[in-house]
Amino acid sequence: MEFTSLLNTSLDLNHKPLRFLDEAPQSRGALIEELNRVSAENKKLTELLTVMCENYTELRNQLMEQTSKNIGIDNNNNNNNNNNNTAASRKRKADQSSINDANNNNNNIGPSESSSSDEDSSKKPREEHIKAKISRVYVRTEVSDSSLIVKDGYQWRKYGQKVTRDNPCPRAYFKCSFAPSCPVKKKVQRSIEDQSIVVATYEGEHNHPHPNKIESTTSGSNRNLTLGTVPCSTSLSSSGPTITLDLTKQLKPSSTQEETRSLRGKSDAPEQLQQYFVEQMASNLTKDPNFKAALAAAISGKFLQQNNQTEKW
DNA sequence: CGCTTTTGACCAGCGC
DNA sequence: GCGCTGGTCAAAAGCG
Repeated sequence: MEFTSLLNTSLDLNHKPLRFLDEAPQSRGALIEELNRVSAENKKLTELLTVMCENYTELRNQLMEQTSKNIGIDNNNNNNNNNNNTAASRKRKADQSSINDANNNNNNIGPSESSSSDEDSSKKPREEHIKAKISRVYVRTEVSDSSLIVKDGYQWRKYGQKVTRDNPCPRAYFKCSFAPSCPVKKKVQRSIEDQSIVVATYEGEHNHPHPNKIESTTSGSNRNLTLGTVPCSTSLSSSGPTITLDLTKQLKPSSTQEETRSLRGKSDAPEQLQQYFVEQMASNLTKDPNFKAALAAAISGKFLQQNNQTEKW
């Protein structure tokens, strides 16, 4: 299950727009009434935000707790390999659960990009645990583009394609061909909900540096990695927040190459990536005129409320 | 010629 | 045990 379906963080700030900002006030009474309504709405939103923050803190604490627990279990399992055999014999089930766990873990990290779970470490040897590292990336492409190619900088060799039961769009299977021993696999499939979104599922970790990093070191250029505006779009839908990385734009010449390089560099560090996504979300929200207007309205409502209270005194 | 992509066949896990 | 399904293999075709 996706994080987005579990916790809806979308704030419908435009649900009831402030009419008094657009129209001339009918009367002082109507204006005060409107003011009271907006104030109540604002109070509601504040409460919602508080609850959200509490939920976030709680989830984070749970994650920390689980992580520290599983480190202990991991150590135990290294001394007791008998239990691992049963897990290995149920390969697919374990894989499936690792995917689910990754998604659950995603709940605490952020939308659209899930990472590995420590949940399975209690059942699997270390090697398999590393192998099962799963991340998911959503890439916006043209609907007409049926190539199923996610340009992430790595070299991939396609080794299969399959039409799955739950999605009429074919799923493509890729192996990392940059290093012969690299265990990383990639599944790419168009989203059934939004055909313009391509979902790339990465399994495992690259045992070699990113091709672009090698490129930059061999060329001797020590570029300044800045947090510029990357081709990334965020959306707050009814099902929750979504971040879409438009990695296809990285091929365009000009400054975006440097920006995508900074993104690629971060892909190796989940925490940095998370921080980066948060920054991008904030950046995109501030750029959204609708969000700005709604925020301004909410804030002005708060100020007006305070003014109203001081007037009464 | 060598590498990549395509695609049908095959295999293994799972539910019934 | 059987059928369904997802994942992988490998021969053939395509391409530079």
